[in-house]
Amino acid sequence: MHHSAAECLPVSNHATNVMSTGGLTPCLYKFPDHTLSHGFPPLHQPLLAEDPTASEFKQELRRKSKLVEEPIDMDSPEIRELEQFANEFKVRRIKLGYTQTNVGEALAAVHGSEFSQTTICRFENLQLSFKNACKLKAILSKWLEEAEQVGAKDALERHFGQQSKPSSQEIMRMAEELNLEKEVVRVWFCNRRQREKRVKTSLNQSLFSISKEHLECR
DNA sequence: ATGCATGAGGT
DNA sequence: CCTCATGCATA
Repeated sequence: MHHSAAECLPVSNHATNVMSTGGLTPCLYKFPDHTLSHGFPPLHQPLLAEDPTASEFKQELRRKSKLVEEPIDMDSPEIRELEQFANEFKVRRIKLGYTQTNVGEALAAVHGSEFSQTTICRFENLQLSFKNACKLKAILSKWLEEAEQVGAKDALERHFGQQSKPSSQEIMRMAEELNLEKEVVRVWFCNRRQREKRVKTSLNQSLFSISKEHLECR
């Protein structure tokens, strides 16, 4: 007897009641509808005016949800973290210039297979089951990290083209924009300048051409 | 962004 | 038959 008979509701085959993801609910999480979510205390049905049967079973649910302790609560730290990640993810993705579709396709690189725009969208809007979202989160955070690093490298290279010796203010600005430590950016420029010097001043260049000659002349 | 469809698993 | 993850098509 691990679970009640709270599922399999005879009335209301439309899921219009629970949550229509319309945007009315600030921090809502999509449950698999039954088994997990019944009456949300701070939540009330947006639509659905009539139907006495419906309101009746809603009360039933409320009673039952008190008896059956739900495995997940809306305010659990896990959920909150997930919400936060989803939001962060979205803003960073946009900053990187990726559409949901782009991300889905790019995912093949860090993951094995791609995902559809639909799934990315649902993830960002927390319209997936908790379990599903956690799985996606792992994949997405990995991708995000990688994409940001690649993007950052590009951006730094571009900046370097214009200004090889940025002021600490400029460095700070870049660091912020690229979600990197200021120190990391500073050091990157140091190394980059050094590399630049190397290829110019070169000692290596001569060695390189010599070895090239060797290759050609033999 | 979302309704509907489908295949994979679970009982 | 049911749930779940996911995609397609379309608004």
